[in-house]
Amino acid sequence: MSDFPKSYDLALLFAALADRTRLRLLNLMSGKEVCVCYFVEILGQSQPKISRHLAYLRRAGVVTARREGKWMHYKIVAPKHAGAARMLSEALAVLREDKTMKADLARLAKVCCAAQKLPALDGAPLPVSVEAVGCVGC
Amino acid sequence: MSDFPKSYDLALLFAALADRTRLRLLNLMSGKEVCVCYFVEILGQSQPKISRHLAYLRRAGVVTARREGKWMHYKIVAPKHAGAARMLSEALAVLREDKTMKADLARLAKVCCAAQKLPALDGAPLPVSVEAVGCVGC
DNA sequence: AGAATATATTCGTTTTAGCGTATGCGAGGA
DNA sequence: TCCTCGCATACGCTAAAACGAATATATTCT
Repeated sequence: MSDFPKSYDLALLFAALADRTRLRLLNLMSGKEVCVCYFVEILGQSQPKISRHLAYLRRAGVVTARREGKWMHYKIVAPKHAGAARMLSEALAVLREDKTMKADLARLAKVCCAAQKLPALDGAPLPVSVEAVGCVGC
Repeated sequence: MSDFPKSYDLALLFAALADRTRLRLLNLMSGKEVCVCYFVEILGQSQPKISRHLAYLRRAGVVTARREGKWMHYKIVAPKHAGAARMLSEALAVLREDKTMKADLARLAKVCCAAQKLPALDGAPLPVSVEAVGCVGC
């Protein structure tokens, strides 16, 4: 009856998580749906690079994308496999202890308050909170 | 005071887990200290391949090795970083749902009862239970 | 329609991972 | 001491990942 494979390949999920840039992206998305331009701004890396990593996460079934005009919003989606979902939210919880990850989130918060000030973000839609799929303690 | 880095690179742990062979090895080790020859026998893969993957896990700080005469025993070790340790035991719990992993464990149990029958295992030390470092529900 | 913007994809290259084969090394046994 | 056994490592190769640069696509604005 269930529409997910009974044998989920956990290694695929881990491969998606085995990259620092992708972890930073996921961390920025934890609890929020975020526009691509914020990722580029905050991680300070090239747009194609960010886009490729987002595509990787999308193919791994860890995030989904939604278009809104010119902008693309990404958010975390709970994997259908319950175990994988637990792994993911556990990973997000662990990430929050990391120094860089904290700084990224702080920077996101800051940038959101002054989005109009940054040329790259002027007019861009603000991140919006979502039902915290990857949030353990909140 | 603590001897572990305050900023643990979670991506490294995930990289260690992002390989099916390594996951099978870890699964076989969950709750037991196992001799290399069993890994080779049960996974049916070349000894150098097994050995390389074990070395990878060792370098990632996920397992430790102990020599006993000619034989090497491997067991899972809880990473010093608490978050990483949680991730690992969660992963092991998820693995246990997997079909191949169950079959591997069944095969290990079977082989242990008839170790003398297999030329490759004759005389090899049996796996021994350890304080289940990666065991969540037991 | 044409320009501008946000993002995705392709291309070519460099780096890295995994594998089979061959070899090295430590520990016992003859 | 030499041989064998269990395991680890080095080597050469292939395949996959990651990246920068360039280009394509979708949408909006004029």
